[in-house]
Amino acid sequence: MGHGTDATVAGVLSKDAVDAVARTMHALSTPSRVHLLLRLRDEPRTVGELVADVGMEQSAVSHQLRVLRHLGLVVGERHGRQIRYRLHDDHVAQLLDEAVFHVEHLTTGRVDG
Amino acid sequence: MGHGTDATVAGVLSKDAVDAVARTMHALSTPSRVHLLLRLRDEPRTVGELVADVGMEQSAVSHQLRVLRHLGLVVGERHGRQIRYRLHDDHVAQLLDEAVFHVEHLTTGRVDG
DNA sequence: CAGACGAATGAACGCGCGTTCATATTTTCA
DNA sequence: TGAAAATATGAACGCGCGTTCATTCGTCTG
Repeated sequence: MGHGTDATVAGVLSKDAVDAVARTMHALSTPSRVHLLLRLRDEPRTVGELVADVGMEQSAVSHQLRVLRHLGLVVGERHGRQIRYRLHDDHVAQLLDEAVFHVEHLTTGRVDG
Repeated sequence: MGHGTDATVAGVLSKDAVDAVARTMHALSTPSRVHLLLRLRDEPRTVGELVADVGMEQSAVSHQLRVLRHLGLVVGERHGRQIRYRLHDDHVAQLLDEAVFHVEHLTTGRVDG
């Protein structure tokens, strides 16, 4: 069937699909990006507001926002000299919610005895 | 309320909680670990079987399994000279399912024009 | 006990990536 | 038009981390 496209084979994803999962989850793998995303889930914010909220430099915030933009997780809209960012859609909000939920309920840190 | 413990303040998680999310999502941020986890979601497998399944060296598999173990995502049980690994619990399976689901439904790769 | 097998561990290497510093781009206002 | 504000971009640095190579540990068998 499909040629080149990803597919599910016996419950195991294709290499492309696995890569896609890793690439997207990578966005949630650093505190700075998680922090930014959670702020944006609350409500759309300008870069300046984000800089004020999280303790990062303006440049760092812009760089990370670009990463999130390229992953299709956030979008920015220009208003005058400011740019207001928001989550791309509800899927991203759900993904965030579920990540937080699972982490809070995970039997975490259980290292072998 | 809580002192020192993480809490949800006006929809924004504490720094500890943000770090926890990032740390756990980090497990899903590389193809090798996603691949291993998806195999284990299918059914428990020994290290040797995992090595045969994914295209990694035995050492690399062990190293990544240790990472996943320390994060509480998988557990290993010794049977003779082999060790059979499985997902820690249903939460991990759900987390995996949702990650795959969202990535498949995400408006991906949409870079700015 | 010696040897083989399965898995874990440690050291070291290479690179990806998040940050910082400096500068450019865009927009507004006087 | 020139300056200032808001954001983006680029280069470079430092380090975390995934891999590999070599070795060790635990287990079974003869």
